[in-house]
Amino acid sequence: MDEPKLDRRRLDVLRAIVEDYVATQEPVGSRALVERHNLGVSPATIRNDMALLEEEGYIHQPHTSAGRVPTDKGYRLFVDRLTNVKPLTQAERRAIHSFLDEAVDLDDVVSRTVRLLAQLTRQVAVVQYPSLSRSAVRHVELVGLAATRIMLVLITDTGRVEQRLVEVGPIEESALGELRARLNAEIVGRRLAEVPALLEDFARRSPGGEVQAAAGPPLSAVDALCAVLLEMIVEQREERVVFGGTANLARFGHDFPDTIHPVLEALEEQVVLLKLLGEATAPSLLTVRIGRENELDQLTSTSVVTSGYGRGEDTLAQLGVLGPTRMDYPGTMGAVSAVARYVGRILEQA
Amino acid sequence: MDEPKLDRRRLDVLRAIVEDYVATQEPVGSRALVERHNLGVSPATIRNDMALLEEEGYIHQPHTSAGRVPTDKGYRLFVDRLTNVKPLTQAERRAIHSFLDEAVDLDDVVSRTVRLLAQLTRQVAVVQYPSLSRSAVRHVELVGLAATRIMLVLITDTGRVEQRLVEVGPIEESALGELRARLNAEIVGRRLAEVPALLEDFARRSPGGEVQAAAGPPLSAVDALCAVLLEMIVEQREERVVFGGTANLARFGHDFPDTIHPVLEALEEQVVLLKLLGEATAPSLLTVRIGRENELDQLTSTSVVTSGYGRGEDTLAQLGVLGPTRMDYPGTMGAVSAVARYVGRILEQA
DNA sequence: AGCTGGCACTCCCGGTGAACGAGTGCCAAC
DNA sequence: GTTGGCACTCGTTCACCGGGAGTGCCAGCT
Repeated sequence: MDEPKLDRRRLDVLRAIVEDYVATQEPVGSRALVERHNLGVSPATIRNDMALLEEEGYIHQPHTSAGRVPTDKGYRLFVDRLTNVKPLTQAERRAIHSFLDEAVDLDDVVSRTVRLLAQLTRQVAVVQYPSLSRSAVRHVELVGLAATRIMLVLITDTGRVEQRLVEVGPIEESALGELRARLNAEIVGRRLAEVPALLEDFARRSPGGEVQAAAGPPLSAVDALCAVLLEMIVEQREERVVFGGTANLARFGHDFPDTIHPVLEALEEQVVLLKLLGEATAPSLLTVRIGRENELDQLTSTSVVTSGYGRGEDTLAQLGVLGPTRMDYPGTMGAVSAVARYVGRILEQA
Repeated sequence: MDEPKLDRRRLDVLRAIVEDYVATQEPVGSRALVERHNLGVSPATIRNDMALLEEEGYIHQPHTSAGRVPTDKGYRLFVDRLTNVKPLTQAERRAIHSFLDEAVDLDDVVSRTVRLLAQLTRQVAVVQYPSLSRSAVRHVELVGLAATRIMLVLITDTGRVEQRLVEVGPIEESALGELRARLNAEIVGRRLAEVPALLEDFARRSPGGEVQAAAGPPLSAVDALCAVLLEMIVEQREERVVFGGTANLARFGHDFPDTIHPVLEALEEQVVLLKLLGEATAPSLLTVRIGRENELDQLTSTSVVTSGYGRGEDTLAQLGVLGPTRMDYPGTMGAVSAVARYVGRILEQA
């Protein structure tokens, strides 16, 4: 597995190349390398090492008389073995806390997180709403708006609130109250994923058995409400993802082969965003996908750093950032990780 | 007011220049003009007209031996007097209906509208949420989540739902019910703007006068709830705006002087977006702001087409699109106007 | 008075070629 | 294994130049 040909110094050279290239955005040559890092050897020696690194596919020469640029494989090795997550500065840490502490509801937490990540990493931020199906029911509310019109509100313990209008036959206020109580007794505290099973034959299990109680709501209404409730849960399983900080893509247009157009296009597709964030991982477990490791053609010149976030061991969703492959990996990873952790903590309090 | 120097033909020339320039994105010369439009005169004649139009500031020559390009003032005249809103095709009309009819709640309406506008106009779409302060209270719900924890949910007749957690002293379920009923009796159906006045001394007007009724909620709790309710209304007055379709900005990067960076940056500022949409105008009254007519420096090479939308005569908010000044004004105006009208109709049903 | 063809002029654009310089690979020597 | 030297490659920059598009102006025509 290990490349025995890559001894200590060659790895140092690779690291130096990545660092310099990320900093300057220009192919780095042997002379510049020995000047900026004290490698203790001459440029000629470095050239030999470079030739080897190129042979192994870690770096690449845009044209004959140019310096070297890391390949995706080179970045991969750098991320895996040559660097560590960079801890945030005290100031950054404070910024995260003060910025997120002001959030008033879930929408606000998410939108603040997007802005925060974008600003911290100077890249495009992507944040997924806490998964509905993995959270639990905190309360269901039935509000009679008109004689035949009910608003059904579902509140989860992650602070998410979903509502739908339901048209039913005429229903008494008292019957509505009873139904509300019964419904809540049944499903409050349960995972959303469990709810469909619990409501299986909820309507027929109405109190009073076979005989419809006088004050009870009509069966048809109960059925209609349950149906809509289930629909909300199922439909919302298609997770919502928001992004921001696209201006950062345009800062240096030359980071991208032709234009940023395909990248922007990709970002505007919910499906793509979801794929981008990937499978849920344990909270604060960082995932890095570099260049062609991303499946989408439009994103082969970008890298994505993501992390799960959640309460304790529970992963509720993913968040992360997207940028050019030549990104500051240690710094980005530090920021993503710190933000993910803090968002998780915020959700615990809610 | 009228420019007497601009006779019929000169206006035709200006219109032709705008149309050709928008279509080709290249300065248009006198020869090309007579070829593509049957103006019935020779290029030399057109050149004289062009010289005059330039003198009056409607067109401009990038350099000595180039064709002409419309100025902001030229576009302005074009929009005001030389063209009409282009009606949509049957297919586009159908697309609007089928796309928006599927929306399940307000969030969905807004996000679908953004995508729809972006796709229809091939530009950046900007949509403001229906203004809270201009809508009316449909219902206020108090949900006891724990002994001392209440969720306050505000539902407006535009379908907007806002919620907040409130910590209060211990409170009986029955007291909560009574308070809920009293609160709703007081403010349901009223404009949000009126609510602060109505709640002025709501707590002290508790039933039973001076003497606190046994079952009534503690004064402190009522006060706390009212305070949060007011806060929601005030805070939410800062309207929410969402945008999409930024990929359209990058389609032809050359539409913008340097890069699209400043434009993207501007779009990510809520404050800027709000300014962009401008003051509320009557529903389906189109506003066009061209180039430097926009106050922001970053947006001087863009144009914005907006329209109010709402129920009947009531304007609830604004929506519109942003693109390069060289945009297809008639088509864009048609699309914005049609979408605004249909979104208004959807909200009426909700 | 307005329109037209002709013509000289301006200036962008694309291609060519030379000088330059950064960076390399290789080799002989240490 | 490392080093200095050296020839070589190739992209970049700049000056130069011809072609061409488009103009402004003018004299003549209707």
